[in-house]
Amino acid sequence: MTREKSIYDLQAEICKVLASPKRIEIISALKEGEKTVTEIVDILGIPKPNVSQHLAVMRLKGILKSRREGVNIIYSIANPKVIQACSLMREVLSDLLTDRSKMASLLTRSKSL
Amino acid sequence: MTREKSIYDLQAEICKVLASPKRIEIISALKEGEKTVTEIVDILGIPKPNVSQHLAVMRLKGILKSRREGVNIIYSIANPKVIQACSLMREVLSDLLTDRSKMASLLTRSKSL
DNA sequence: ACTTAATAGTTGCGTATATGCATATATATA
DNA sequence: TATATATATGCATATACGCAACTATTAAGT
Repeated sequence: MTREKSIYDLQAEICKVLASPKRIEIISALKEGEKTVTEIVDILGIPKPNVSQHLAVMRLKGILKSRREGVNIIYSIANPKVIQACSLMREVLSDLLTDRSKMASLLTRSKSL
Repeated sequence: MTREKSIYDLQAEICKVLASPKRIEIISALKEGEKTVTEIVDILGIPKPNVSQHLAVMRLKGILKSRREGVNIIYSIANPKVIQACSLMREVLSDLLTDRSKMASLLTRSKSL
């Protein structure tokens, strides 16, 4: 009775991983190159366990990979296409914001110079 | 006290819209061209209110747009970049699946022919 | 070599919040 | 009135977060 997962389900799971501000920020940080957990913690400025949880989610889904180096565990992006996907999302967002500000300026055009 | 939304928050909101199997299926259907709600209902095979809710979410976020034509309301994709983003996600997924099957065949290589 | 301590990271748990769906009801056009 | 679509409500599930406890690696002291 275990319902088989469709392509749509699987694709949604990937998207779900990227549907978190913190995780996007992590990916954005790792774009520059691999980093230790502590470095990521310092960048995000949130509690370590929270970062660790997000990293675990992304590692389990295959978005990130990790290796140990002495005391540290170093995370990096497993598949560069994820970065592309994120950039595209950002473009979509930026298009939306421009459209929205266009609309906003139509609605309040006197105020917005 | 209303916390200002960061770029990451906004981007996550876009991703969240795409983080649903049903919504991905809707986008996939609309890739071919605009469709009425009933047509989409027939394609997905789920209750009409459910479809309507998903459509509303995507319209409010600016992913879809709609217009009325007589009795029908016709939905279409507002920004083609969303389609690209979805394709990229699909590629990421397909890469993940290949890697995973590679790993799987290493682990169970005797059984898997 | 054995113990202790310190640092890095993970895991478990309780809770608050959000999301998806089903059912029922409402609105709009013809 | 009939058809197309939207909204409201309630519930079940999932998720993020904070906090506490745990594990693992390295270094220091004896």
